[in-house]
Amino acid sequence: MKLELRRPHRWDLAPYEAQQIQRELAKEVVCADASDEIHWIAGIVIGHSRFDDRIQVAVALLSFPELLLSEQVVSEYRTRFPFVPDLLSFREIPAILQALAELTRLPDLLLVDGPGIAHPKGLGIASHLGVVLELPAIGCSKCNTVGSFVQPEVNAGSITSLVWQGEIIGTVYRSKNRVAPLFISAGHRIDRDNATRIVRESCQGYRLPEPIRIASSLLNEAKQTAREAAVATDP
DNA sequence: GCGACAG
DNA sequence: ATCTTGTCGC
Repeated sequence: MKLELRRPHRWDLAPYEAQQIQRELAKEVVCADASDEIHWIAGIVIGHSRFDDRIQVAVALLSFPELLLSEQVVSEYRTRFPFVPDLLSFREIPAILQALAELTRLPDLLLVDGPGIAHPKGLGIASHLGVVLELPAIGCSKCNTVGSFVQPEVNAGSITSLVWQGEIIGTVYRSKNRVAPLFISAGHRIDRDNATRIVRESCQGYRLPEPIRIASSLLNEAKQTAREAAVATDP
């Protein structure tokens, strides 16, 4: 499937160019619910390393609210953008676009393993992707990147607010009893309450919401087989 | 036994 | 940050 980008983009950016683009894109993030009907959610997980220019991406396309797996993609991309704090999304974006292009249908919502607006510059990977593709997006991270919060109660379903610079930028959500909470923030074209609700409705007794959980295991599987192949050729 | 998580 | 392995709690 051919992806429609909101405007022409190039990816051979220098970091100073990326900073400027980041400021522009951050202004375009919409944190209101577009009320689009959500039928297909793409869970997106990115595997990246500080010292490696290979970026792996796993995408799991699930129906919603049934949460049945429809399509899956794992792909690898050689990025040209260096590892710069706060600009990680510029390293990962082209890799994700390449992976998403392999889907046969366009998702209604991107559920990304990473921050949305809960990011030092207000443009985490989920927001960046959402704006570039003009699609609703949610950031759902396993750890906090920015802001302060009080721990939600230990029972599943408890939530508290993630606050930064006097603003509520996200939700800290206990998806399962006695496990570390998730950090949910709007990515694009969604508000905090709906982002939280959709993540909640996507959790099936595991810590991670199904689309991300499945994409994570796909990524792990792919890395495992890659390692086995490497060992076989170079014992 | 499975999932979370240490480090 | 990632991956492997072991341990713990449910």
